[in-house]
Amino acid sequence: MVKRRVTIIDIAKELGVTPSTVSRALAGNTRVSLPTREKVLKTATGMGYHPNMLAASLRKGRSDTIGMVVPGINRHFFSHVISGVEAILNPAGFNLLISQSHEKEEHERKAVRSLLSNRVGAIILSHSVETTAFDHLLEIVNEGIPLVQFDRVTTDVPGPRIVNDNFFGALRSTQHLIRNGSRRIAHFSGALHINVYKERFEGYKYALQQAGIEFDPSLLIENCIIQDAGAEAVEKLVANNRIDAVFSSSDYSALGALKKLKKMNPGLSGQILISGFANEPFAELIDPSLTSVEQNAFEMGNQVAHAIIRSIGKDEIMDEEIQVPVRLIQRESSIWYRAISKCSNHLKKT
Amino acid sequence: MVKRRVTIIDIAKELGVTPSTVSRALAGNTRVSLPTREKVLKTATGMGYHPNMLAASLRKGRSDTIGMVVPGINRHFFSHVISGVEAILNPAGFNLLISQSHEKEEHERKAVRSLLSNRVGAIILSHSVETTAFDHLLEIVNEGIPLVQFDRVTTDVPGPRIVNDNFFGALRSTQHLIRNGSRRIAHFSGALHINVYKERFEGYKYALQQAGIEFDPSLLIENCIIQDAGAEAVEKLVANNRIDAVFSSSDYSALGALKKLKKMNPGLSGQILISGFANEPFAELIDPSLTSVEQNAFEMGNQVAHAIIRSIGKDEIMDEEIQVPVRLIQRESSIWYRAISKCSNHLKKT
DNA sequence: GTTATTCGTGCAAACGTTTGTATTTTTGCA
DNA sequence: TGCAAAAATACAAACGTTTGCACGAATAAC
Repeated sequence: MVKRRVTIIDIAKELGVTPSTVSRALAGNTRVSLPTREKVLKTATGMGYHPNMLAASLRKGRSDTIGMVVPGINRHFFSHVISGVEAILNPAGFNLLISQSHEKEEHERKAVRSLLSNRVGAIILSHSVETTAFDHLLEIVNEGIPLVQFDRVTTDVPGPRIVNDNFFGALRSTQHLIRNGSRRIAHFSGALHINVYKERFEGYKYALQQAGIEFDPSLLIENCIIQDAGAEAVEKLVANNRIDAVFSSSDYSALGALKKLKKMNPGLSGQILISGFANEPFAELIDPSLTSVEQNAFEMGNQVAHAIIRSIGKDEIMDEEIQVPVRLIQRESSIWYRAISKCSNHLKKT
Repeated sequence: MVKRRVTIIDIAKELGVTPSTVSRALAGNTRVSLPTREKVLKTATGMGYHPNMLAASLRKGRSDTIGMVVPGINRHFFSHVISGVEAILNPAGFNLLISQSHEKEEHERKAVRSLLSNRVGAIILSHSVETTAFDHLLEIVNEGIPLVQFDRVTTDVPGPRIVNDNFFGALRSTQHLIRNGSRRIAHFSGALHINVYKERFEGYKYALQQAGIEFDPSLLIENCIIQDAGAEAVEKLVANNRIDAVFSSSDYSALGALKKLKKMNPGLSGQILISGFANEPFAELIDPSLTSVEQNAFEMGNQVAHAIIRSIGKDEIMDEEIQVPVRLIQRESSIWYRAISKCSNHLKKT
């Protein structure tokens, strides 16, 4: 037996005033006198009143829930962006409605449709690797609701875009490898139609060019962002291309390469330098620890949230791109070391 | 300039029928003839109609969004439970509204209040470590909306509870350590008022008892589930208690212990066996790899979702507890090995 | 003391659906 | 052709708010 929930009308009856007064009182409107405001507030909590946001949003024509679509929340980067968004948006009175696209364009479209149906006040989105058409995003802006893109973004649809400084991260990372003596540096990339991987590739190429190293297309491995792909790629590259380093756009494929190298020839492993991207939690834990580019996911989330707040209620949409700085974290995988030196240390101590 | 969104009424006018007919047509109600149903559907998509779920939910008195409160989505376990829930609930036409408590009771309460205000159709919750009073959960069931608890649960409030078989996991893990020769096994636990840690502690004690080992209270370290706590604890234990193994309720404190041991005395490190709990992704990547108890988070999510579907629309609430099986994954950290043996291998190969 | 102004509250419509009931149209059958 | 039954659609109220406007009372200005 479901109990009828207490409404504004119940409170109004209880106090002998009208619903409108109660509504204004609860909203803190100064048009209703302080004494009645206090009375209303007291009886509201006393009766166990929970405002019905559905009704409020319907009436107001806008909702305080913000929709967010990400490829997957179980990724370190995305979950921290979400936390960063929440940290700003929750205190400001907004809720987050989170959907995952699981890297499928169809899921992404469904998620957007669902968010639109739920009349969210704005949408935050980082698109799936599959997504190449953006009509569903245009639909969002056409409906007049603010859209903020982050990380994986497209300039095909107007609005704020918050991105990492991928170019700079890749540049620094590659320069670091070069300084440590590498010349034949392979690059593991994602699909190059995605801005993120494109920009990292550009940074990589630029670093080579600056160092007077000619870019060798046979050292570019596309769609190499998961562990297995990295392992497979490094095996072939070592066999055929005499590489001495790998700059990967993904920590996962870097990890795969690292493990494969260790397995193939423990003695060799330290002589091929490796650096990844994203600074996943495991990067500092593995052996050797993985050099990577740290993205400030939480900060990015904050920026996204602020862009949302700026956009909401505004009529014109601002087509801006904000870059969040990244930082190279140097670890063992990119410094010239030999497994044997570690062992001799062990032997000395034991 | 915000465009007015197209409603059911617009479609009705366009076709010269009433809104009610359009509503029924869109719902696939057979009371409206097939020809009109098709016509409605076509013009609806043609006009770019998006149903207004707010209005629908308000009228129907129930909503198809399910609220979910978790301590943090950036934890492997929770993000995979979420995925498991989504995998069942999304195809069934539900959305997930996810909130994080960040392990704060106050956040948890706020989240629940917000979900109630948004008139979610049901609530899924795993409570924060801080939470010891459960009136906010009682409020949920008093409002007549289904509540499903998972992982960290309380029996103080009725309803389905989906939990891991913590007792069994702890039992197996401790038995494994004992079989490998350990007798003085420390236990890193969380706060024991939480069912999860309580049950694991019971499993640990039971394993000791079965093996005829007396439980030594000085080997129980409470509130030891983060990396630093594990490091600190193991240092003291090694100094004062002559332990030969650690069974930790958390992979993180196990990791801390492992790293500390390696640092303190590389030669010693292999002689103190360590096992963790949760099988975090890093467990298999670190050196030595970490023995742990794998929880089937995705499966748990599925169970949660099914419990939700069973509960929705039902009047009586079923006070059931479902246990999801766990599995011990044996890795290097719990087998007797010496760093030196690895080195000699290296030397042979290089 | 009259007229403006402010203040506090009430009235009623609106937001976009759903749904029980009433009404019209169609169909079947004698 | 007539009439009941069935089918298709229309009507209208309801969900719980918000908010522009109206209204009366109290206060201020002249």
